[in-house]
Amino acid sequence: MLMEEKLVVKELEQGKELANQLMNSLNNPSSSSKVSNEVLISEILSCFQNTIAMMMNLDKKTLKRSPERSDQSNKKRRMLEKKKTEKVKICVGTGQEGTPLDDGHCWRKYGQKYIHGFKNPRGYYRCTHRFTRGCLAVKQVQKSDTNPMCYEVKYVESHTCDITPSTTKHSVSDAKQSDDTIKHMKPEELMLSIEDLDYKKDIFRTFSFSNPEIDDFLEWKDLMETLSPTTSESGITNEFHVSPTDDSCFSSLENILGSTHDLSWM
DNA sequence: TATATTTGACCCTG
DNA sequence: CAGGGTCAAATATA
Repeated sequence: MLMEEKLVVKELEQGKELANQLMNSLNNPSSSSKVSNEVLISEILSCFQNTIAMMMNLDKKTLKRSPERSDQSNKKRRMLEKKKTEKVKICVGTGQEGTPLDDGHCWRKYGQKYIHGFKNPRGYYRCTHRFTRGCLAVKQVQKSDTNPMCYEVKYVESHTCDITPSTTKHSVSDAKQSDDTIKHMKPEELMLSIEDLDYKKDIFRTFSFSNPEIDDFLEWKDLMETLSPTTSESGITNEFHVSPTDDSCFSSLENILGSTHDLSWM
């Protein structure tokens, strides 16, 4: 079993445990549970999202590593996969070396290469949460040849790792979060924000299922709407309202829990 | 000891 | 075949 597969199982088991906690809490409303039902639901959803992201990542990895990867079908598939990229030019006022491109995300360097025609090497970074949350965000950073204060940054794919229990707990508008983030930013980070406003709109989305590669999105959405009758029509939101009187949603939950007794088959 | 970075090798695409 | 992108072992660092 691959490392990532173990993580998927672990995540699912955690989700199952949380769901059981929720079930107990719902069956005994009088018991003074430490964690509120809303928090439990948020954490369960977070588990699902993480699992999906990990599975998507795993699928890609398996395809890439399989001996049939040179097949025409795979070639065609790759041709069709157009990566979402965004180019940004960033000037660092302080001119200091190190990591002037802190954009609020955790990046891990995985490569560096001298590119033909450029004096400075290009650094390759991917999201720290690539394997834990399946975030596919990648960026390339290259110091400008003409102006050493400037960096050319190319973002490939947006972050899908912005989900944390604290962010899923409450519904936070994109604008508000951007505002809060900017307040804590250093001046050079603000430059990035201003120049890269469009991209920021994307990466500050805290809880999104916009990944077009998730083919089963509609099924997932249906399930979520069954669980949460107040979820908006336009898409899944962070906001979940659970009415203690709504038995239908509890029975759905019971059905789901009942059908996933054991994960050991994996 | 866990996590991050470096860097040469390898793979894919044009 | 050249060039760009990624992998993964070795190494560094906290």
